[in-house]
Amino acid sequence: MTGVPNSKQTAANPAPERRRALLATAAEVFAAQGYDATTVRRIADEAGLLAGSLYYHFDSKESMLDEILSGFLDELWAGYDTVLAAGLAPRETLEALVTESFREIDRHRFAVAIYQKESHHLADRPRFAYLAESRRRFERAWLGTLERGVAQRAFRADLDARLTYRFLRDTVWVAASWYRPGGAHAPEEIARQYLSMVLDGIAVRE
Amino acid sequence: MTGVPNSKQTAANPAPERRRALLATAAEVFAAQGYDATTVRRIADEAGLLAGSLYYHFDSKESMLDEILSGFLDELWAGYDTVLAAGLAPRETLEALVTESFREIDRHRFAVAIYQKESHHLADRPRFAYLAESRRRFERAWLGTLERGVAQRAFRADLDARLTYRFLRDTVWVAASWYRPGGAHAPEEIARQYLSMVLDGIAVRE
Amino acid sequence: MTGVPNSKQTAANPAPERRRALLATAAEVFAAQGYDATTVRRIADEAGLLAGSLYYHFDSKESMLDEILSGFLDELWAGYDTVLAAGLAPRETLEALVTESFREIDRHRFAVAIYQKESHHLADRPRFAYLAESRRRFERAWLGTLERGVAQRAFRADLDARLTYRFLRDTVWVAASWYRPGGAHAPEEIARQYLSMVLDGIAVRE
Amino acid sequence: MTGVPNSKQTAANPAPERRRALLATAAEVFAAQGYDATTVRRIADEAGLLAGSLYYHFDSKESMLDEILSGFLDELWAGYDTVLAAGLAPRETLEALVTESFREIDRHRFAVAIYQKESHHLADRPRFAYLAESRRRFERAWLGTLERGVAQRAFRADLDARLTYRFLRDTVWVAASWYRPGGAHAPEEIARQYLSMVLDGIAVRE
DNA sequence: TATGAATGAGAGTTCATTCAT
DNA sequence: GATGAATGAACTCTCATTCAT
Repeated sequence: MTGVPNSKQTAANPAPERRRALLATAAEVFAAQGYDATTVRRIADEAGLLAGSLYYHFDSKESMLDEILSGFLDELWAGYDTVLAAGLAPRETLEALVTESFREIDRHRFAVAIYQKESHHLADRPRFAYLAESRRRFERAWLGTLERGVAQRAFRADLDARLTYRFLRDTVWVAASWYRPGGAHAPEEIARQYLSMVLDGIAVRE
Repeated sequence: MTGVPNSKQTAANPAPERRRALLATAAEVFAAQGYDATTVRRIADEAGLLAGSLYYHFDSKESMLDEILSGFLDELWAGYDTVLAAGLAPRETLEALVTESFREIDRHRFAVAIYQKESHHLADRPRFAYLAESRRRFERAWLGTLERGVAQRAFRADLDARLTYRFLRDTVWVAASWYRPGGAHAPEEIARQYLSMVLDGIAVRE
Repeated sequence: MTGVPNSKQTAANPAPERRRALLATAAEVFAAQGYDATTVRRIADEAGLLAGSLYYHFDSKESMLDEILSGFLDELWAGYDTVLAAGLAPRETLEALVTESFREIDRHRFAVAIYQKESHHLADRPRFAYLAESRRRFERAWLGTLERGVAQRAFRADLDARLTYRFLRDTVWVAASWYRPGGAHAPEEIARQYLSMVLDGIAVRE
Repeated sequence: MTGVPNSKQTAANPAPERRRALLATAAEVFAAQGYDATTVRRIADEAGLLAGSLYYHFDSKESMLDEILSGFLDELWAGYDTVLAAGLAPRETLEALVTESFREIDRHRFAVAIYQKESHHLADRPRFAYLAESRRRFERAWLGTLERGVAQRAFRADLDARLTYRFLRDTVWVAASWYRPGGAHAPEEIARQYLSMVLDGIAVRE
């Protein structure tokens, strides 16, 4: 897990449904306009209450962001950890990670979009230190898999591993910016096509 | 009187040096913190003058952003148009577009990063309508090349063309977020590796 | 529970009291210092809150001005229209218009003073187009009355009608700059003396 | 000394023509937009130089205003003093003051308009104390003339003298807001009609 | 739980003014 | 005499946040 002590509820949990709905609204607006450009009033409007009333549910605008991002990362790592613990071969591990990633994009589309845009400049702040930690774990998992694959002659050895890693990472996650759930392609189908392209290339083999 | 031309500045124009330097500073800060999260005072600090003084050179914070983005796109399209006018085969066109793209990333690293983060929600505003227009031209150029390639059996026919387009587009441009000029790889080398991966895949051929 | 109606406020509406009080304060300061020379902080100080808090009640400084001026003109025209619809003879119409005018000055002293000082250069802006329109209706009403009076031999024919109109108009309204409500003269008394002077002249008749 | 006329007086008057022209420009803009709403840049634009360059000619924006107003008042009082020293009867004095006033409006149209709009709130500042002093002298001259006229049975005794004074004063000076030099009426003609109206009334005598 | 009204810090921007060239 | 660039104070306005009701 991310190691984040996300015990936000000072008391019990007043009304988890409402919280979740409000967070979903906030995430959508954050994703569409950017965190800084989003006003708390805008979120409240969208949710049908007044700006001040949000503070009954959340400590601050930042804590909403925090909850959105850490909630997403917690689920992501639950999925990844299962994959990584399965002891698959490199190519199968990669396939499983990619598929799992597209599933997370399907379920946390807005959180992923926010993560893409904001995580870089948030990582400095102590509160969001877990973003940097997550990024490191992420790199270890993917880059490690790639390197094992090269060693086992599953992946090409003539490519710079870090470059490859970045290309993989970015293409997968950037998909959140255009992915529409319920659209033409299910996440598993997108994963399949993506893997086919990435593993075998788009050129016709001679 | 000697024949020396009366050059107040070293260059011809009044003083575009300063403008350019200020825009470069602004672009760097915008890229690092996001446009909305960047204060005009921060830019001024970084540039070594007072916030108000920026307004001697620029109409507004937004006009700085505008100039950064449109300057980048102008150069980008100059490069692209040359490529597209050359009448190359699909695969060569794709290679040239990719190489040109990495060259632009090399020269307009911050502008590209800003474009990635902000263009989506800026495109609504009339002032930035050219972003949407550019995006359409971009899609026509890349997607068209891909489709021609499929027709001429240079590219695989079993992949969804739009999906492929998005993967290509995003991987190329996201590189701006980690690219460091003067680093280990020159833009042409990155382009070469990228093309090798994308065209032939990362898996070892059996 | 008794049958007492649930009146949160003494009045019916949510709280237009505050708005009205704030506008009255703003009008007084605008009248004393001029619109441009008045800072929003000054108004807030005078009203006993912070500058930013005014924006909970009003969109902008300009919208306060707008509301002050249009509120005044609405009432003015309600009064004028009643007079004009009464079908009086020219002299009686003139007397009624003058009396009504001094009554409006009595009730909207600051708004009138602002109107005098600012309307001329405001009329250009689209938002204040109604000022120019009001000025035209005003001229039609007064000048028309004068001309009817000349035709019916109630008013002298040897005076330039437009010149006379301007003198009448200006003297009446400039009164707002020195008028103090609750002073020595009630509006009707001022109107009476004014009419006596304007109709019969200040010279002793031989 | 030689007869060379244009010695560069650093201390004395550097170039009185330019000063006068710049002041005329400033006065026109002040009159049109109001003193506070007028930027120094706007004046400079209108005069064809840069804002900073005005400070070679004038100490400050305020000193331009000062010079405009005091220049006007100096000439006004030169005229008034001549009239008052002539020892005319009350009615003739009033006629001469009115005629002189319209002449000043003809020559100092913009200064008069500025005076009308700004003198009230300027009078507080020490630098503009002469405005209040001028206002007092003005009242003494006009009100005194009226009172002498009442005593000598030239003017009606049944009118409140202060009220009459205010009406006279305001109508005369407000004319500056619509007066256009070179228009249909010369200042003397306006004065004649104004006096006819004010002395004999606009009603037809029975 | 939610509202209405306010706070207070800080944002982008304007502008009179200065001064080396 | 004029310019170009900068200053610094002040301005209008925004917004996250608070709190009595």
